[in-house]
Amino acid sequence: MRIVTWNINSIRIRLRVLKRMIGKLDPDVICLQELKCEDGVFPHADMAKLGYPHALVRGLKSYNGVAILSKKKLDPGDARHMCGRPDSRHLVAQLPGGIELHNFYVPAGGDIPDPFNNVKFAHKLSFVSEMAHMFEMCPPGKRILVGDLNIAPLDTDVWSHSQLQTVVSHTPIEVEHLWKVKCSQSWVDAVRHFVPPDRKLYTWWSYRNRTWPGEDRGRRLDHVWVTPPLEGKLKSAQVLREARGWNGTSDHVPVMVELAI
DNA sequence: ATGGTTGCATGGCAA
Repeated sequence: MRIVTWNINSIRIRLRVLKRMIGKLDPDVICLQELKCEDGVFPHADMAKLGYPHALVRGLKSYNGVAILSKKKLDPGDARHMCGRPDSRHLVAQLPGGIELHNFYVPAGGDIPDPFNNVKFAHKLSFVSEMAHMFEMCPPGKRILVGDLNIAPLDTDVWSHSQLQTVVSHTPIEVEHLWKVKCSQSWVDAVRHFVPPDRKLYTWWSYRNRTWPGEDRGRRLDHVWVTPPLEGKLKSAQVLREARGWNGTSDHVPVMVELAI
């Protein structure tokens, strides 16, 4: 089974690149973030035409929004309103074999990395704390966690560790919060399972600096984790870096993990 | 140097 996660930054204007990604990776399940559309206008017919007739969708007008698309039928799981907000940042699907798939869109957190002077940053830290608490409360099991976590935890997950220490997405407090989530179920980073941690790896390049691909000022914000019972099932991982160069694409690229399930 | 670009929705916000 191949699972892709992609912050698509509007579903309705990305149908062409979505099709192109499917042509490259042929995933069984696609987890999307930042749909930027209400459930009523989600393009179900287009998704079915692309080979994904089964969709769980949690949308919102203009902002956020998550979806899980599948070739085969999916059962919905227990999605949360994180931080008590119905803001469409979490979705759960039950996969065959008793596997629970979580799709998250963690708040970006604004520009100032100070929870006392920036409510968006406070919300981000609370959100990540709630993820940790939620998984601490669950018994161990077969789980997959994907999404735009908006945090680049390793030094090699950013183009300059020293310059990004004070930039939201790579600050020590965010990384510390994310490690608590990682410990909550002894999660395994499925992409770093295949790409050594001393090698630079990014999934996002800002629209604002037009340095792509020359200066390569990226960050690894998009992740796929699995719980220990699934570690032995990991077959491969791929960051579809070339997608950042496609016309009319997202500022994030798709991340794919293949499991023997 | 404190910019830069994009999407949604149509002014300004969020990323």
